[in-house]
Amino acid sequence: MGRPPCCDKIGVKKGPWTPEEDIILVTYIQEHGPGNWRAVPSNTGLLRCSKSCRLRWTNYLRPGIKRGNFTEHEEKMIIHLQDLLGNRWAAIASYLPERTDNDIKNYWNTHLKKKLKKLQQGDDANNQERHSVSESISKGQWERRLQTDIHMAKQALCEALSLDKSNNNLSDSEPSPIQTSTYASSTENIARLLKDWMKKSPKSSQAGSGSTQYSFNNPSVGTSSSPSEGTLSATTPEGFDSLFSLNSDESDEAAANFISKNGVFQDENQPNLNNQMPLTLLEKWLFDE
DNA sequence: AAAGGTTTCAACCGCATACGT
DNA sequence: TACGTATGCGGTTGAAACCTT
Repeated sequence: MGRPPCCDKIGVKKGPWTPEEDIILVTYIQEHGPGNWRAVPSNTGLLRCSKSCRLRWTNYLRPGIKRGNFTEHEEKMIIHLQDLLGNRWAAIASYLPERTDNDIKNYWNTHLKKKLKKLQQGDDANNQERHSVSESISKGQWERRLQTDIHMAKQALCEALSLDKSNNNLSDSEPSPIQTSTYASSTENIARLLKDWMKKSPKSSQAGSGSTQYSFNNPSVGTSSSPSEGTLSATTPEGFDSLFSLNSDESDEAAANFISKNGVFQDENQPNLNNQMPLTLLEKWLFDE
């Protein structure tokens, strides 16, 4: 028996979300919290399927999301993590709590891919090396994936173990990603959202000027799908961080070296098996914490 | 100014996995 | 354990924005 569709195809609206729909969704989630997406369309009257609601929330409406203008640091992290994890965008996004997996995926496909390809073209001398790397990738794809999963399990363990510690440090002045990725910044987010709506759709701008007030400061209502969100400290290990702390002049060259060394474009879907060092650094980073 | 080409990114689709009964 | 359903994930699409000629 085939799996039924997540929603009735008939009567379900598709395409871009309107400001009114966004308001309805945000208001509903404010009251009920994210989750139970199946119930969202029926409870809100939105003519959208549950998937669409979840996606709209996680990729656009969720507070704590930073949009556009990837920093150099973020860019390097994505390049590095993509090499390490392959196209596991959700896993990569867990290291960048302010970014969504969709955003990272898009940025990779539209910007970084091209950028790295360009850099790689000037480095044909390492073709032979890349070929051998590629071979070992295909051979050990599942081993690498397993290794990644073990790493993520460790991360979850760290999270569990550091729960008490982090609770005790809640009043610390140093901000942690979990604080920025939960509802703390939502007022800002919604304001920005409404501002965008005013700009884009003057006709419907009155929708954003209603009496609804958003207050997503309840930290108990989390939406993160990532297992590690909130566990990463603002501090990075020296080795890992140093890769991302180059100035713009150095970065391209460093990236080119990185690519030629690791064969980023040989098979982008496969993580680099030979690249053991960065994984160790990540692990060190986590356990040092 | 207009046409055509290119780029960007929000949203969709289908599969995989988790979860509840 | 098996089955049905909900949710998560990655690949892909297509409309709008932007650029070039």
